[in-house]
Amino acid sequence: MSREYVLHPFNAPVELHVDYARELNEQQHAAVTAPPGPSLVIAGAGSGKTRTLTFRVGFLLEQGIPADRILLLTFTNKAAREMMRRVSDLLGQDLPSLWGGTFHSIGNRILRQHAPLLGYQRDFSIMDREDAKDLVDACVAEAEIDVKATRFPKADVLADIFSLGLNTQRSIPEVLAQEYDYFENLAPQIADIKERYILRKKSTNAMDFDDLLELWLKLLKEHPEVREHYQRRFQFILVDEYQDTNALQSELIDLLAARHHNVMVVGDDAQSIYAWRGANFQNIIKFPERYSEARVYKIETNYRSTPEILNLANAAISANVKQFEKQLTPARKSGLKPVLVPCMTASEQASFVAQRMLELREEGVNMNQMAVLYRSHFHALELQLELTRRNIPFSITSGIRFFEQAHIKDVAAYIKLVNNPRDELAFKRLVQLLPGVGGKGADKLWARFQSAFKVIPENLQADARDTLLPSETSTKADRNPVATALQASASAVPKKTAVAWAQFVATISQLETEPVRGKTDKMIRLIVEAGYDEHLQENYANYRNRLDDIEQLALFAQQFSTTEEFLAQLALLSNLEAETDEPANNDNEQVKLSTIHQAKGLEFDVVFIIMLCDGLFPSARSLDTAEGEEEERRLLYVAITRARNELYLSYPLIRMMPGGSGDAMQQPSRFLSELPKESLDEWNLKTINPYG
DNA sequence: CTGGCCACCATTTTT
DNA sequence: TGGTGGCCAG
Repeated sequence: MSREYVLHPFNAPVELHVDYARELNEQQHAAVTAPPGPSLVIAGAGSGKTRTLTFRVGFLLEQGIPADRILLLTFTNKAAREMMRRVSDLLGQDLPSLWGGTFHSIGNRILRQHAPLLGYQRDFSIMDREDAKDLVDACVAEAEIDVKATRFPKADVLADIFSLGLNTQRSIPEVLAQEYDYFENLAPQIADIKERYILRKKSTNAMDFDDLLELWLKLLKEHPEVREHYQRRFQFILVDEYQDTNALQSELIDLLAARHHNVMVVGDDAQSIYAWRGANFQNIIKFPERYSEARVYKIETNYRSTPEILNLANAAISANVKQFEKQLTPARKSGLKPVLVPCMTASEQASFVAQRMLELREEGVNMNQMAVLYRSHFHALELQLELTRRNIPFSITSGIRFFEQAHIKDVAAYIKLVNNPRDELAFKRLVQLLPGVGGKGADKLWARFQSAFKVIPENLQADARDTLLPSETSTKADRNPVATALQASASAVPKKTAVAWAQFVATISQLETEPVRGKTDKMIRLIVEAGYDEHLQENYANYRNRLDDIEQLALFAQQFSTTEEFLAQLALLSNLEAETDEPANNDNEQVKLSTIHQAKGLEFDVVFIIMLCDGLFPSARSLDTAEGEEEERRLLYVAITRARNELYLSYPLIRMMPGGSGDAMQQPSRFLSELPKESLDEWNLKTINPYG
């Protein structure tokens, strides 16, 4: 069945004059110029996957498909940004009408439009994991479960159970039976908490990350007119990193594509590394079964790595049973063999890496082109010390996300509350900053505040009040609804809190009044001046750093025209640095330290993979299941295929155990023994440097 | 009830 | 390391 592209009469085709046959290799070309209909593109690491997708978008536009008819879904913010940038570069202009972004950000965008259909307001808050945990805690308290008597799961475990259930489309009992059998007997109580949690989210007008997908799907399923609108609109759907989609995401894609069937999914099953959060790479394996008319394209030429590195990568993944047959072939000339470096201790390993980096720098390798990759953040501890000691500049992708730091969340809570007065979590967070107010006091104040706020007529709340002319019906409550309701709650405030409370009300009042209201950066600076600054000084030794962070936040806020957009982005972005970084300039050379997960999609001239000890990589916890072990192997494959020219694999034989409980012998990673001897050179540090 | 103090904990990966 | 939970005084 061959369908032709349908030209839209009112949209002249974009004329790019791209010579596709010249710009792309044969396999890429076939995928880029694929006829309409479902297609699966298996793109190996370093094979020009992003290039293929970028040109595909260009090709569709040239065929006369309007940009707003194309939906481009990615998995991470980084990938989304990269993709949009490269599309703009290809076109020579920005394309604001092209919808591209992560699943979560597109879900957010659509839900903002239709929130009332789901019992939400358009200005709903987005909860991060900590918020979700707090709200689950509140639900457990509300359910009056005797947590001590029953050994009930903690809030974050509960949140994980709920999340896993949604993302894999399983019920609570199923998840418990399969992953948490020791809580199986508590299924009814856990399901009850989940119901409470759902209601609580709705009443506080807040969605968690999963809701952005789950409610999006629900919206499409339960509202035919909305479903048809988007099915009609998204004539071509492109999905990046398809191997990392979960059951929920694949259902979304299938539903959105149900009308036009023009869905192109791109991925590499060998790089599926998110099963732990519900990703199911059966989605990609079974795609041809779900879409019987699907065409399958394979892109197998690797432009990134030397044959030696590629050879090692192929060997590393070959022990996996479940995968698509494919043969990555090198396009580059032969280079150095990857090197295996056994070390005595983690310090020696760190010292080796630092030493080798300095040598490479002497050889003319830019430090921005060197990366150290590891399984878990804490594996880089000794290395950080060593690099600091030797004055080697480095940047590290840390475990703590910018937005999840307490001071950032505090400041954001002010803005959230003004923006969404039903945000219970923001309210409670703020009042608990006041002296004399703890958990119970916050509960009481929230109850009081809620009833006070309800007195203000609905039509004067939230966005409606903006449309009123200031001159008419201008009472204090119109312009300061939150501050007014706070004022009215003052009788529930403890005596010793009175002064701080007045200050708090005044701050909120200023935040929701012109000229500050809606100007996010001004709001942030006001919050600091109005007393948060003092709070920081009193409570944190690193006051300066935290203040700088907040100034960063204010700068970041300037790029958004509305506070809603700012808040949504803040919740959806993992960290600020990754968003603001310009392409690293060469005066500012620094090596990169990163977990393998966070290095996905990146490439470096030289890569060090450290801490290849059994139990660290693969991690002990992953080894319970065969699937877990296979995923760790794919993780190693991802790490290896980040390298262009040189690759070093190392492990310490002895490792300090946490808590000063002495040293422990380490076994080299089981994955190392799967690699053919001849694919690696082995260096004996004793003969090279005398650290020992 | 709040908040300070202490001891203990356990460290995977992300939207 | 830093965050968190328990305990106790005010």
